[in-house]
Amino acid sequence: MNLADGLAGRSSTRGRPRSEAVERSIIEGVMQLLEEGVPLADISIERVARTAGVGKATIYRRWPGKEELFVDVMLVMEPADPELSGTSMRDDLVVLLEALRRRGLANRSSAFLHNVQAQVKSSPKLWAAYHATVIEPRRLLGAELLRRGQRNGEVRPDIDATMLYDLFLGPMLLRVVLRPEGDLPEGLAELIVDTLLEGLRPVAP
Amino acid sequence: MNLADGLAGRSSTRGRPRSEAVERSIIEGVMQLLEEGVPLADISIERVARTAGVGKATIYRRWPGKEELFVDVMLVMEPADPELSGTSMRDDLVVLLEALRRRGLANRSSAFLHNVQAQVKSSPKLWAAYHATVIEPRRLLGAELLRRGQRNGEVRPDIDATMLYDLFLGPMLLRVVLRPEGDLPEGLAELIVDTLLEGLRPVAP
Amino acid sequence: MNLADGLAGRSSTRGRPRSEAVERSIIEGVMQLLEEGVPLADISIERVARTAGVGKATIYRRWPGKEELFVDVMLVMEPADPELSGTSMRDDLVVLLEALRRRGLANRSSAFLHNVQAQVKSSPKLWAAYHATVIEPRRLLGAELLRRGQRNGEVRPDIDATMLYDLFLGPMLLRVVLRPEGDLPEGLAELIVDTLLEGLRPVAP
Amino acid sequence: MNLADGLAGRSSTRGRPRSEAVERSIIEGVMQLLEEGVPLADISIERVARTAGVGKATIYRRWPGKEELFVDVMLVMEPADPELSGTSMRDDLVVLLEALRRRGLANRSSAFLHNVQAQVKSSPKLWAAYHATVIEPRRLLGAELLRRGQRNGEVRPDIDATMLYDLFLGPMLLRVVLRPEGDLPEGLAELIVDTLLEGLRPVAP
DNA sequence: GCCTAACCGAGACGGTACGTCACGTCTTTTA
DNA sequence: TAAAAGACGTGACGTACCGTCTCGGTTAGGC
Repeated sequence: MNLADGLAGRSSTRGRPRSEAVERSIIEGVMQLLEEGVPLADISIERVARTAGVGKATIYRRWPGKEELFVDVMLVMEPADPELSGTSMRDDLVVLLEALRRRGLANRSSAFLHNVQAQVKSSPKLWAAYHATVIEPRRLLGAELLRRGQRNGEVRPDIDATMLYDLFLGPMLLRVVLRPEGDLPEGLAELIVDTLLEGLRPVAP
Repeated sequence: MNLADGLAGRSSTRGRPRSEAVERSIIEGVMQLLEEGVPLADISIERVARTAGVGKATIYRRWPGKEELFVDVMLVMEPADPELSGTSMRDDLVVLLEALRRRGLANRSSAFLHNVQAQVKSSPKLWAAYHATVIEPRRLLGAELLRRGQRNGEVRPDIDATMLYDLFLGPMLLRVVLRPEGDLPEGLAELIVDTLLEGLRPVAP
Repeated sequence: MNLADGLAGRSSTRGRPRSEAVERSIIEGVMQLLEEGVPLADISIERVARTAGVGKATIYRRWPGKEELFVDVMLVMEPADPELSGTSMRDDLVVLLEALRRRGLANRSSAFLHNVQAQVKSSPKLWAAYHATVIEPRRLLGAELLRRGQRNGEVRPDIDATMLYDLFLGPMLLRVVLRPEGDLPEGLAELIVDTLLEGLRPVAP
Repeated sequence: MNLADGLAGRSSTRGRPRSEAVERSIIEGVMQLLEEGVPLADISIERVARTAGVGKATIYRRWPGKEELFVDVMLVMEPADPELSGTSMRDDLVVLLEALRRRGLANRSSAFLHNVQAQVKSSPKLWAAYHATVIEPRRLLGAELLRRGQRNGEVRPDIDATMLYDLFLGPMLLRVVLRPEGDLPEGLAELIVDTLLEGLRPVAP
């Protein structure tokens, strides 16, 4: 996943070029602090600069502020899309939803993603960016999956596919958000998918 | 709705008692600032004190920090539970979900609630408090509604009622969160309820 | 030595009379703090109240402020006038000056008096009070001693006796002030007195 | 007279150097407040910063606290050493002592010096600094003067010159301190010098 | 032997200043 | 020209006292 281009705003090609290594060490610095359990609110630009061994101006040259930097960090940390089999719609839906459950846990992100997302949502500008680059693509992925099911006659075709996917995504996300500690029951995704699929079968002619 | 008791921590009954009027004017001060469109992040304790005509220490005497104060403000602002008819389960479900849609708009809260909730969610302690006093009671309300429906034979009885309500609540909340500007289609709640109810009818024997 | 009457300002005789025990415990509280080595500047009214187990208002009822309280404390601590033999003017002068040297040391006052006096001098009002009640009486005592010497023909009579005493007091005080640690040579008073007396003998006719 | 070096503590030569202009404007700010008659105790770091148009941190970067800043201000205000003729020891002594009398009056310092000195004396650390840089040099100047007189046979040579000068300095300072309002008789210095010189003539062999 | 004014402790109250920290900008030297 | 270092004005942080003001609860006169 590409960065939202911290190098934006660079005009000419003259003079000493910006160091990509510096770029990386700044983002690594933020992630290191997060892994150390430092609360997001306690991570100041000043502290990032100290951690990364970098001047403050070097950070401001790349990002207009803390939030924009955090968005890039979040994009780097965002786990890859799950692999879909393409054979069973039901199984693919379960995989998609399970990916949400595992996200809060897994590698280094634990409480982090939850935290960053809270930050992001408090800034409309950033929320829009996050929505456009992270959320919406995945939502469309699920909608596409269901649209395929509608064509195959697996799901009733008289409801908008995006709305349909929201019926699956919503309850899953609700549980993820309500219980950020990660203690979600393992079979939850299957339960939701199976219950809804049963109710969404095409009406017999 | 009771406050999370800013007066907590007061030990004995000796000395001059804390003024309830001051209590109110502090919370009013925060709300006034929010109505003026001041971003939540720009509301400092210092500014609240100035706005409310109150000393900083008077605020710190009641709340350990900004977040805890905001939680109390949020509780005060939280709209009352909607009135349920008690006759039609389907209509009552629509009313419950509609209440979510209207919440982000309406009177003075516009971008506020969304904002405060983001703050709240970034602090596990506060999130727990908010969850316990605001979210969970309403979720149980909906679950109780569905349990009634299960007894009446309106909904299939083989699924946990809380899980069942999450199937309604989740998609609604998903839309509310994704589109905080409030431009939600009016019929959304009805669409969700009717679609799901159709799928959740008790299986014919 | 009487206090500067902390009870002043009391109008009527009705109601519960002020407790003298409280009076004492406040002053004792200040002295206790000073003996514990707390710097004068770190002694707040609030702290005195805590130490003495007394309400703040009880202190303000007696003294208008910190400085006035300190003056009374100083008056209580001020050592008694030294005993003069009355036989030898030279010996009495030595005793008077020696009293200055010992003042900074002795019992509990060590760095204290020096400290309080610095405070006192920064407030004209208090300085005047201290000057009138402590300094001037002793200066007059010395002047009287020398006037006796002038009558006896021990000192030249053509100089004002107060001026004359300042010639003795000045150098002694200078040393005391310059070296507040108390490491003054023991024979200093004698050296000053003898040297000056030799120069101040009446001119032979 | 050099400052006690507000720039101390600066380690390397890297980074933006501290501005000397800022240095000056801070000290000017303090002096301006003093000239406006603001009592020393009412001069807070915050107020100095406002007056000088400077951030608080900029002051704390240079001085650890209020007292240290005041010492530097005092050193800047301290009048230059008086010019000595070098011909008449008696006249030079008078000039030295007269300088003390004029100090409390004169230009802008009025009640100021007296005030600052009181502050200084309440802090052993600062008192030591003031003693070393201001008082002692002048005391040695007077002692040197008298040592010259001892070599010329103008003063008895059997007393330590510093002790000797204290006999002149002490009474003068005593009067200055006792009457800080500045209403000292004009001929005082001459009176002291002439009286003492008469008594300190070398003994005829 | 009550009555009641004044005292007493405790601590809330609106303020001001403290000393620290981070903000985002700027000015240096070094590369 | 970039980069690190760090100074700069600004302003919030949370704490401590200031001097005043309630509280509930004594504690002595004076009636």
